[in-house]
Amino acid sequence: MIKLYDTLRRKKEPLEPLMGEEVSLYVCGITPYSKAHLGHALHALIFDMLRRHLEWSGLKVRHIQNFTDIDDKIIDRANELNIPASELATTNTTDYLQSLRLLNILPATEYPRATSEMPNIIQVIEGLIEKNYAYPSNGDVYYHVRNKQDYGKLSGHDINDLRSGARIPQGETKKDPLDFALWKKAKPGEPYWESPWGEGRPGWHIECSAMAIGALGNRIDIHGGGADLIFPHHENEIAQSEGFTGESPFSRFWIHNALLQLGNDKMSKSSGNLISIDEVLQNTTADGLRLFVASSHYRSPLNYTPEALEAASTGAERLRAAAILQEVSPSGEPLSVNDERMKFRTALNDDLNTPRAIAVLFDLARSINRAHDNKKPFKEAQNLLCELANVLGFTLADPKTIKQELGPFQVLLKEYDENKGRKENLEDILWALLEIRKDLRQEKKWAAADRIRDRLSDLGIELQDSSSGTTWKIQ
RNA sequence: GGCGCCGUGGCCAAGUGGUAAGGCAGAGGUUUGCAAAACCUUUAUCACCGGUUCGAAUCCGGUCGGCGCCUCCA
Repeated sequence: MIKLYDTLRRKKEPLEPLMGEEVSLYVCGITPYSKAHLGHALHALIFDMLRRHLEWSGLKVRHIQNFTDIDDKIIDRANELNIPASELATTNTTDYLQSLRLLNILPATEYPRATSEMPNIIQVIEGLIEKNYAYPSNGDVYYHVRNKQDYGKLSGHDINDLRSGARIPQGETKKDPLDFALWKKAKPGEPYWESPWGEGRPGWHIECSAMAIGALGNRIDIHGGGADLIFPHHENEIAQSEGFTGESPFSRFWIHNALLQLGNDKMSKSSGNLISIDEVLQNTTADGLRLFVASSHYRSPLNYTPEALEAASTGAERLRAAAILQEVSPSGEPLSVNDERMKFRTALNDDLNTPRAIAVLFDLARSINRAHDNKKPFKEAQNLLCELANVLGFTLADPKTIKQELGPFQVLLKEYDENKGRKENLEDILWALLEIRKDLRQEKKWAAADRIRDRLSDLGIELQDSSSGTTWKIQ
């Protein structure tokens, strides 16, 4: 039985999907006003692992991830860059989706965008006005927080404790400082959509209610996002959605991942404390980054340091090595793997405890290596390692096929191809070199053999000799 | 001021009542022409104080220290 921690109920509860074998999962995506950073990757990786585990458990997951592609930040940034807001949003959305691919993250079932959902958004706002949860005011529409008596239940705020110090920006006419905008009247020069209240655009929060209800219905199983969204975003989303549908709870589970820390500060747009996904992938692989993320529980803040990432990269390589080991004339009792699958499942069932699940992976790797040393059959264990690693989304792929643009050798390869127009792959030449080196070693001409290894090492290619031959990898 | 989280070996990180998973790093050893990899061995009483209990890292109270949210943010 899968248990997940629900932010609203403040405890782990069993997941019992509303629709039998089908789970609806709505994950708050990004506001694409800047390039995707490592915090986005962390978030996406965590929900990818959750989704993969749900699917491995036999559930069919309907996974919706939205893009809030119109909002103040986008407009401001687009103005700075002197490009249309839509162009900025599209560029960053594309960039983000590309990053997800590089990280081996499964695509969502749908990626709705706020700008494509205006009729739904307007319909929800109209419904809220009808039910007296919202009121129009000078071309804006506000949600009247004090009309929703359980407002604050998600974030644990009492409405009277909330700092009503929140100033009312000029031009806004709210009944109460805590009220938030559902619809914002367009200022001159801003992008706008037609609405019953005039030209304007949706406020932040309403798009998620509209998209979640539109794609998944009035009630959903799991709603996810970063912990920074608990208040006000998800609090407001609950107020809107439950106010509109009259049904509760809007989501059975509210899952929030802790935020990535950089040094002693959280990684955030406001502090400019950012590392881009591209930057990180210069120094590790998709698996390395994934292991880094999975090595800590998703509700614990993860502190980014280059050393920690390096450690995870080394660990990922260890898993890969065990996964691709070849049996060499094995005999005797095969390595038995009775408990591992269950241990792994138990760990993930317990609120997605990836650190414990990963420990199972490393235990398997050690057993496989040991069996290899003892010349015992280990194929079955290896298949299990691959299966379980895949549940967490590890590719176990060879870095040399991944780092095509990075290794000096691959650069050489590219230049060679371009300059000579030859089709031969330099990799073939490497294998020829290795063949010669093999002969040298057989003739015990160690100096020459080592020279080849050293020279290749200078080029960023590490050779590893073993009883079954020589392998190489790009460092 | 309000809401909430955290403090486990050199670093990272599980474990929420029965005497501490796993990873990285280090040390010693085995194997290997050497190197690398791998394997074996090895490093903790869980911030501090007090309490509850037969028994606590794990529950309660307090102290110190760090952090998040309350304002845009995954």
